[in-house]
Amino acid sequence: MSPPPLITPLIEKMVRRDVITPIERQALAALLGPTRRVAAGKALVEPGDRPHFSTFVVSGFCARFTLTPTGGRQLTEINIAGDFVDLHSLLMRQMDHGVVALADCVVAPAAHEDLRRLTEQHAHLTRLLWLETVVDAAIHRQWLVTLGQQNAASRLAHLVCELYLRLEAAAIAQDFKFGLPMTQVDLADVLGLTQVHVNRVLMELRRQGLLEWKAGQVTINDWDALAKLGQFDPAYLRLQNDPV
Amino acid sequence: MSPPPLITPLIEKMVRRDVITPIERQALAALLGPTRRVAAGKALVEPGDRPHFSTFVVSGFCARFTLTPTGGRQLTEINIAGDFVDLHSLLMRQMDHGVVALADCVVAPAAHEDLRRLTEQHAHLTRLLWLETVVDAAIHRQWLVTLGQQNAASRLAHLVCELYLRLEAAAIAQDFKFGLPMTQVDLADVLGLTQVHVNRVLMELRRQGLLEWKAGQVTINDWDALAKLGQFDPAYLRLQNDPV
DNA sequence: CGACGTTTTGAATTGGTTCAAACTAAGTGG
DNA sequence: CCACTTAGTTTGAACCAATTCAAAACGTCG
Repeated sequence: MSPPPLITPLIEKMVRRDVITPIERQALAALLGPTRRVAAGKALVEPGDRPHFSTFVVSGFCARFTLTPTGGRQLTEINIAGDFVDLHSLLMRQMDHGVVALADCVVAPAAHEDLRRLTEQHAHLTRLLWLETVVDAAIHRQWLVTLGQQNAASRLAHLVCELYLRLEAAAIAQDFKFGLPMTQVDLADVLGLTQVHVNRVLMELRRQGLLEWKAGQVTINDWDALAKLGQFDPAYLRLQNDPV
Repeated sequence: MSPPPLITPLIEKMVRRDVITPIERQALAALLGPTRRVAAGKALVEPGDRPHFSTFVVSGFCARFTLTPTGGRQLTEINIAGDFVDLHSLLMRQMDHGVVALADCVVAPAAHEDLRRLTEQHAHLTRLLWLETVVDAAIHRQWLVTLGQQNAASRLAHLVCELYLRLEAAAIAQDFKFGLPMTQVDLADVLGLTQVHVNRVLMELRRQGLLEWKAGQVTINDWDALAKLGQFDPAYLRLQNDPV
């Protein structure tokens, strides 16, 4: 028996949405090149790069980031195992953002040449890959809503709910517990807040018994209350079956 | 001579990025069904809808919106002539947001059935349509940066710069002037601010001589200063030629 | 002219920032 | 195995950008 291919977490995600044929599985598995380790804090992709491959996350946590001229940093999406962090670079050659490893990661490249050939030969698979980038956009829109309309506690609650559901869908989390290797500074850069304020809000959520968060381990103690506080509705994650 | 097809503004945009063959032009033009007028303030698409077609903007202004349980409204993208407002609904069937006409619009449907057939027969055109949704995501990311990292004046300046460049690319604006039929309430819902504060910031930009804005007509008096204030870098709009 | 949508102004309030420092945990090397 | 370093978290107090609520002014259209 050979070990499961590295692409497995992506196939798991796709299978929730549609039927994938053995030929399609094979075509996906054939995309990935040799894996590479990236240490926590290192950038996988720099803003402005013109990669000739897209990077797939085999394990670990990373985040898309944009640096501002004034020294700020905004994280625009958290990516986990099974995600492509820059699939869009197949079409938008120059990276409009960078990607940083939040924890040690294992990643694998998918050459644009091979991806382009896949779009010529596998229309259904192409639509499923397109869907991956469409879900990225839906996540961005949802974050816009939280940044534009919700206060600090609500934003933090929303983020925790999103991460849990995505990790659960990838079979990385269950029972309302998950490892989340992010510092409060990272969190602040996601939520558009200062690190100090993130700390205060996090303590308040702990005090209210909604969640625990220590040593990189999160436990959600009251999902309903957290989802309500965060005004969380998972529809945008598109985790239901609905063939494309 | 027949009049130019309704799809023309989209082709104009695509031609800036890549070569489009006559056959491809024909395939795109064949997508659009009969036009429909939508009055300012009316929704083209409601959140939660499961449309069997994607809506193309022939003329006018519209915006994607999300309503929050607390009565808030966040606009997540402004769409202009040549944009699909919900191309992603081909793949993510249930709308995660609504679309409202900011001014009177003319729109046309592209049946999902026809779009899906196009993905089976025209791989290159499929990549160009995919790119449209990828640019939407890039716009969302950029807005996340402005909401998360920039103050009110900077956000407003950024928005004006983005709209001008997109309108100019669509040949709807030139000479740093354009019609923008948005109220200060709409603006507040884009920028994640209150209407009152938008008013104060707008007056301050006027006072500084950066722009004029009256009766729905915007004139940018000092592009460089506005772009600097808004930390505006147009790379994310992907307006350069770069074949896919 | 009257009405309604929109913009403008004022004054009090607040959620989040800023800056500075103390505290805790986890290495690392002597 | 303990001193030292470094990264991350927690606390305090002053401050400020943006909100809130209320009302007045403007514009335009029937």
